[in-house]
Amino acid sequence: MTDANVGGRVTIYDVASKAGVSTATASKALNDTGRMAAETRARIRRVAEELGFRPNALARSLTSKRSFTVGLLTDDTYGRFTLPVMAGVSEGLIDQGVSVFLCSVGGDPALARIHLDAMLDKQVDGIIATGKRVDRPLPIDFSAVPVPVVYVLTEGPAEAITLVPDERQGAHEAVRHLIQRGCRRIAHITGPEHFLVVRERALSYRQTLEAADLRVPAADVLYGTWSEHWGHEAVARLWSFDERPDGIFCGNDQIARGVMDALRERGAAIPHDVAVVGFDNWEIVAEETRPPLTTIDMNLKELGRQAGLTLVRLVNGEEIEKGLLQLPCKLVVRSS
Amino acid sequence: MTDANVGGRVTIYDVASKAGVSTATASKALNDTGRMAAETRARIRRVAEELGFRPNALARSLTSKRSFTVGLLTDDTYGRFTLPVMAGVSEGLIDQGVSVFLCSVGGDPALARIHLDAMLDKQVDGIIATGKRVDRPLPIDFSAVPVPVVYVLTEGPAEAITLVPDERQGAHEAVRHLIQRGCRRIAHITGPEHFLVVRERALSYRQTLEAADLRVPAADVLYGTWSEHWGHEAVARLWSFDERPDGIFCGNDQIARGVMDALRERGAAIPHDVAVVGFDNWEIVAEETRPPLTTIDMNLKELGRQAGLTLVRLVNGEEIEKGLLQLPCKLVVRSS
DNA sequence: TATGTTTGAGAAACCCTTTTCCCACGCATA
DNA sequence: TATGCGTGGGAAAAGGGTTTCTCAAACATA
Repeated sequence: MTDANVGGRVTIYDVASKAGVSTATASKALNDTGRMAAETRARIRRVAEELGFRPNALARSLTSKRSFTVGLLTDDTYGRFTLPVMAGVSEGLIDQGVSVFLCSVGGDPALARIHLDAMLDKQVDGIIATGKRVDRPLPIDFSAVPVPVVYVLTEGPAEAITLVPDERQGAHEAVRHLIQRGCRRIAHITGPEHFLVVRERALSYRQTLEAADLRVPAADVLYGTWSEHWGHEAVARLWSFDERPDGIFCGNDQIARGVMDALRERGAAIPHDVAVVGFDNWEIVAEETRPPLTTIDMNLKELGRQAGLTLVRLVNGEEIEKGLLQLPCKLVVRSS
Repeated sequence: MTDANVGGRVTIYDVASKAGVSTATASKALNDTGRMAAETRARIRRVAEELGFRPNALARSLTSKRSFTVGLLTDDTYGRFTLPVMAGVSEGLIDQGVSVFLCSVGGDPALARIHLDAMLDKQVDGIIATGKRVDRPLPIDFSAVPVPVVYVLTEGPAEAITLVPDERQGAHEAVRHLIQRGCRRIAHITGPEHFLVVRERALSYRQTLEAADLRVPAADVLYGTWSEHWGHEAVARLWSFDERPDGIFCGNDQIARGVMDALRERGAAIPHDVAVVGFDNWEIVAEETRPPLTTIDMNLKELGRQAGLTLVRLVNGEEIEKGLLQLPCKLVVRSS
């Protein structure tokens, strides 16, 4: 028993020496490469097992040029969007042994630079840039980054790979659901018009109504803020007209929450008198409304998973079509 | 110009050869160690700058036995608590060059094991274990982990270092605020009694009332669920008694939200007739209530920062007192 | 002039693993 | 017996740094 290594963790030297072979052979045995007697391979493996040997990923990365690590940068300090994306990335990559560095940089370019450099120094294999708006870039330029970058839910350069939810399809599902429930006068209360997603959803809303030969109501689209308060106010505005809607498609769940509270205060039964569909499937909001809110889920976790898988394919040198990839949203039917 | 290294990134060999010195000297120049002529040091630095040299952290870690990386494991899939903690950790450590691996393991022991092993293989310097309940451990045992572990907002072994918010102090602040506003009949509507934090907050609620010579109301503490719905229902129950409260301390912001909606429906003015204080300072809820909610902030970000700093001190071999460390909560006064 | 003392810088080992040769051996063939 | 070949396994280099130790040159002292 010549165990030179007393203090630290068990290395491949320990395995090799205990098995009476060289480190080269040990390495080959454990990685199932090279040629050797089946018995030798088995013996080395047994010894490694006994010793609880786990290869040092750092040393391994040094030669393999792959760290099995990716970085996730986000400017979404609140985490509403980032967390599901992160979970998806992590879940999609863990069985390839890939771990994820997460950092939130707010809107601070200097901080973003520092985090990015720290990750690159640690030889991340790739970067996922994610945010909260598809029409705003992160406060940092990735063009000189020496590893692949995938953009998720944020604006990337045209020649990059960017993954976003299919807003139009999502909005279409929402409105179609209302139509199928029998709604004939469907309003749309949404966020600020300068958000791209607002314009996309509004466009799809109109197109869907027209395709169903439904009149776009007089009030048309009500633009406001992403708040409950605005939902409230918008209902007040709609109720000031003669013709009231029997269905409301809301730009997000918070607005929907405000809308529903306002409807209840006015004595409108949901969904009997007015049906409501939200957007986001933010469960903490959607499940607490009375009644629980029917809404659109953007499948953020799936978006993250796809981003992760796409990134490793890029890392592996696969050729992947550049451009915008839109993943479908899903209607989640509750009781509203 | 003998630039052997064409393909990859610029290494210390490139710097050394361009500066006409050995790598040993280059390393010493860049790390401000060793002895050499000031002029030589300056020249090497200049060359490194010109070449855009950035040391490979992996190679460096291999010798230094420090990866400047920590792992953050959480079972809080929703991220309500984890995200602020994560942000704090990251913020507290970035200027030491430390990056953070994040992974969410839900309640799955096998998954937790896989993530933990992946991190250990990558030679993380330490682990932060975090969760959503201080009275539930993560689904994995850290006792055999060869690096320091700090527990945050989760149950760790008695001999470990655990950071949690000071629930009693937080509850005390909340109740004292109500008393100072002039409330004399203060109720407490909270979550399930089997949560430790519920019992702690309830205890502190009673103690604070007694210390102020206020009668604990007949209804005493109302235990329920962490939902708006329960807040609603609890108000209904309180209003069935003769003596109604003029102040309500809620176990979390969602309950407070339900309470406030119920109060408004009953025509009680907030805070004139009944003042309300929540717990969590979950801004997305607290800022949207009407009126905006006065609540207790658990300083989760600071908790994370402290956890990160504590962890690196442990990594540096500092001796730190074991046990439970309770960080103060802060009253956030809004209009309720 | 002979002997000590700094000083600046480099050679080489080391961290841990992978990978590319290369070699010795045993066996079959001529 | 000499040659050829497949086979099992090892030596050594590589990957990119850090660190210890050594050494030559320059300078100061006796």
